[in-house]
Amino acid sequence: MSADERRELVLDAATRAFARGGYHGTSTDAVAKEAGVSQPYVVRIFGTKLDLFLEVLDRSVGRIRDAFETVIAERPFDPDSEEDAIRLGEAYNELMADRDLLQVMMHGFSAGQVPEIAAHSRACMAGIFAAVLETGWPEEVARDFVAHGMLINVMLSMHAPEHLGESASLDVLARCTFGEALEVPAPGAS
Amino acid sequence: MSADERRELVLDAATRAFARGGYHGTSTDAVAKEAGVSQPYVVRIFGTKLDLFLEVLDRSVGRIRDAFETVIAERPFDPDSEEDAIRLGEAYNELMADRDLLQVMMHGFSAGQVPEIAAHSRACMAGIFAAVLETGWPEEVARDFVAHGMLINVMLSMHAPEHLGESASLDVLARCTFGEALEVPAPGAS
DNA sequence: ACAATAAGTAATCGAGTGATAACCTGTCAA
DNA sequence: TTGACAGGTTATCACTCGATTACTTATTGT
Repeated sequence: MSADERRELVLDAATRAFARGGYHGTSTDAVAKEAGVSQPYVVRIFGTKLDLFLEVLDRSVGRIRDAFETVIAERPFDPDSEEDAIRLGEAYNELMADRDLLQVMMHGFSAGQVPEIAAHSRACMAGIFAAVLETGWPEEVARDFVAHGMLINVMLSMHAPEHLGESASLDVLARCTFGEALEVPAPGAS
Repeated sequence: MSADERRELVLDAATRAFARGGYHGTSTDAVAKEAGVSQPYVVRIFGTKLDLFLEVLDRSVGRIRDAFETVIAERPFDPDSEEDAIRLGEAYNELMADRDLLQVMMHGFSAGQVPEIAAHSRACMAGIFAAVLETGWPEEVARDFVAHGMLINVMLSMHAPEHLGESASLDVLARCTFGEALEVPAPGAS
């Protein structure tokens, strides 16, 4: 297999691994096992674990932003159209199907202890917010959209959809966070 | 010093340490150094690192919830009153002054990989949302309040307030996330 | 005086971690 | 053939981590 192919394959595996454990909670060996290669090879491809994580983070957030930009650029986005707003929200729901992207983003955003991760996180957040502003929405509406995304991320991280029925108030929050998307909670994955 | 006093002292130190690094990114030795005691003593007080983290998490989220409940119970909360809404928002702003509580909460919410942390996180989130529902607000309004809190958490984690001026769109997001509280960004702490 | 108990530390262990070095193996050009 | 290079692996190192054990010190009841 060519080095570039293998590289992409390892990046996909690393995305899955980091989505589960975050930066500190995931070893390079875990990534290697997920990719089916040896641990030193992972390190040699990317230099350091930090470099690998940053690449996974940028790639994941890039895809999320692309999903938004695609929806917004598809046809003229009407900031007053309820229908267009729903379309953008559904873009996020589709990303939930591959929740790894969202979880990697969230783990990046919470690993601000590492200065370089914090810097990339700021750039990623700036990019996403800029994309959302392209809707023409007022700042406060765009902010609420992003905030809702953050809530979805933490609710996924704590596995709320898989634990419905254990707490009345959390059920209420889950239902009005995920809406109809809750009915198909993507049972697989961790 | 009595064991109970020392225990509280270590819990405070652990809150600061975990707020910086999260569960996986913080060693028991880092907690011990922060508290000025030996590492084995930290372990012996709490049994395991996980037990310590769960106690720190529960305590931190408990204090956040208490802050909300105090505001809500202070006087009859009018769900239609803009003024009362501002009072509750300011309760969150005051918590930001001791941002450790918020950061611990966030790290707990993102460490869903560890089943016990995920379970405590769900209980914590359920408790906070239940407290916010006591305002009498519609579910959607309460949800947006919590979502806004999650956005504040990630913006703090990525040190957005300390890096104003580096990205136009992030500046906009920071200003409309923190509002006037941004002027005094609590320059100390990590 | 003297056990007994509480509060803590020093020493250490075994497992896991990121990274390095050395080695192996197939393919292809000369 | 041979040699060079790309694509990997095995072995290993230095270090960190959470946890255990054994020791020390000081107070207190008798």
